[in-house]
Amino acid sequence: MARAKGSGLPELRATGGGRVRMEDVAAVAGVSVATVSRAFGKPDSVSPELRRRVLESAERLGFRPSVLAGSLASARARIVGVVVPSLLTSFFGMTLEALAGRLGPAGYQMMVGHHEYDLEREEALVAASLDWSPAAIVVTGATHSRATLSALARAECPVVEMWEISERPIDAAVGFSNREAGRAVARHLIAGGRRRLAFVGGAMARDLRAAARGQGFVEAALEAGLPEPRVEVLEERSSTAGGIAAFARLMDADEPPEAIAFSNDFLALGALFEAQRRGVRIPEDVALAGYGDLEFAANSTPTLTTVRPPHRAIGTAVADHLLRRFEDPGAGGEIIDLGFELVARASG
Amino acid sequence: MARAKGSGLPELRATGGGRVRMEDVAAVAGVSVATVSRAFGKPDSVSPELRRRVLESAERLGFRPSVLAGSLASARARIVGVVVPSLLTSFFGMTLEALAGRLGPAGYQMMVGHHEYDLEREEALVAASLDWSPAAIVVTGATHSRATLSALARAECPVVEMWEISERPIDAAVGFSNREAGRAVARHLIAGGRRRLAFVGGAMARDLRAAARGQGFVEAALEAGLPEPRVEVLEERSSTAGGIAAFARLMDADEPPEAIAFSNDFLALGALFEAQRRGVRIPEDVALAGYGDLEFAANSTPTLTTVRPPHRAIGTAVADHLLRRFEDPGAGGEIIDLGFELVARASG
DNA sequence: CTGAAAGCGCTAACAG
DNA sequence: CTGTTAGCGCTTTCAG
Repeated sequence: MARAKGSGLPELRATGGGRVRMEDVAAVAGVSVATVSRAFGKPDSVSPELRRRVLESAERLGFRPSVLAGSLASARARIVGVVVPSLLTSFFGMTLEALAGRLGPAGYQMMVGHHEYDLEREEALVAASLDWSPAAIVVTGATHSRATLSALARAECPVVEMWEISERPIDAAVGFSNREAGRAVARHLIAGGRRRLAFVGGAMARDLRAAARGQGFVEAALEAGLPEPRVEVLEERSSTAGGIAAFARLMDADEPPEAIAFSNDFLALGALFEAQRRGVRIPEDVALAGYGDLEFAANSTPTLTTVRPPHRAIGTAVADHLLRRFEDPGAGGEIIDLGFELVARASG
Repeated sequence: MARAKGSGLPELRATGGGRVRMEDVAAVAGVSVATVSRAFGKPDSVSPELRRRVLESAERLGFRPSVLAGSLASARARIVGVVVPSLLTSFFGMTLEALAGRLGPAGYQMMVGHHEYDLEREEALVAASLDWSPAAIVVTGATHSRATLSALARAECPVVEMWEISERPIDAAVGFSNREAGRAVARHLIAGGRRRLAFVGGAMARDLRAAARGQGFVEAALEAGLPEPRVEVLEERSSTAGGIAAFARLMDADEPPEAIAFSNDFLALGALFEAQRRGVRIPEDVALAGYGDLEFAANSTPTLTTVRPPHRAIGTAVADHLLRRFEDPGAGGEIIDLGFELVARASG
């Protein structure tokens, strides 16, 4: 039987030596490597006494399990691949923080990639993630390239699509309906008595969720019997500069709109800046609504009406869903609609 | 010698089967696994003919090397651990995007962690990163806990500290002097004729770089023979709400300042909002300066004087530095001061 | 330039 | 509950 050799005192590995392996811990604790492995992996399957000895020896030796070796042997890494469109947008930042906040303590690391709304880049990121045999993979949105779709379908791990809910997700989906969010904004503006509406969308050709909000907005206006809203599409996704330009174009038209909805709070902020410069009164002359409920929306002059997406909730829900499935591999995907909130403030 | 068995046509692995391994590729290409490994790892060490055959066979079989196995065998994973204070701040978002933009194409994945300016959490994140035998590790700032420091010092990979340059970095440092940035803002305001200065710092107890800017600001004022600037410390790091509160406190004092510098553009934006509500004229009544040069700073009413840190440049410089060291393991750390830029605009 | 063989450090049956 | 024994899929000497 394996045991510490030599004197009664199991020797401490010289600090200068190579890495401390399970074998070393096993020797010091007087058990087999299998027991050490179990003591770390499934503590309940080891007697309290041995567990104590193992943990103590490990501590003494400063043992850190090699996650690489463990992952290879078990064919599963404690990594969650997360693919988002951007790392600049605080929306995804919130989601990532919430995700990491739950995944980290559970021993999972995030491997993050961003693709700037480019489906080909998403494809490459998904492939790169999959190469690590991740415990799960999380992607943003419900629209993907064929190759991404098939890679994801073949993946031997949970796959969750977030920030949008589709009727038939690849596996699981956590988000809300962007289309409904667009409709809600239109209805709110209409309820405020506005009839000539406009929608300013940032990069809607690539940001399909922004496009869905725009679509919902227009739909709701038409259903209410209003003239079709003018839609301004910008190159940038979210910038005050874009908001300024769009606002200027809209207000300089023959028939300026009575209300403008933006696909992002920063766009709306730009409009606020420009309105101030032009002496256009908000909301008297024109109502403004944003999207995101970024922190400044509650404090701007005037305060900004907007839609609050469940950014953090998405992260925690995704994490909880995954953690549940890691526990119970039998569990399958689900669709979790977290909804959104229309926050009515002074601007409209 | 290993060769495809059976008919002349090397068989294609059934799509339903298990994962395609190097062994399979080797068999189809009629070479040894060592050759396949080399064909992927160091193409130049394999004859063009064999390389072609290997790559073709790999392609045919849809072979994707197991990064887990490769990492274990070579004791180095193509992962770069990146530890930032926050994923919400667009500063670090820019840096991360720039980093990933160069590291990704080179085959390295980012393992990201955030600690909210908590040194203990940073410690845990660094340890977790190190467990993966990363190719490099990147941390934010120059101040770390003792344990973090020793773990980093022991790490068998390049370590770079970013966003601040210290005289004696652990290994390499890429950033700029936050203290100098603070001094530059003070000098600018003083040059504009302001004498009663104030500094509003967000969470300076934790955000040591913001604290360094505040320190530089006060120093420069004193050196110029001005009265010591009042320093307002906020709980939050960056929020318009915090800016509003601080601005209100400062302006309601017996002797309101003639110029206020904020440790963040959002703080300054809040002040802008509040000034508008109060009818305080910027910069006539009081000059305002921010930090960050966020997109809105160039478009606000009035436009915002601020400091532009080299956010993207930090990411690309870190990536380039690392890539160089991966190529040449002999290369050592260096200190790269990217500087910053004072952007003078209408607010001050 | 290429092949054979020995691991990397751990997990997972399988016995006992 | 614990130990033995095979690998996980690749990289890397070491020969040739």
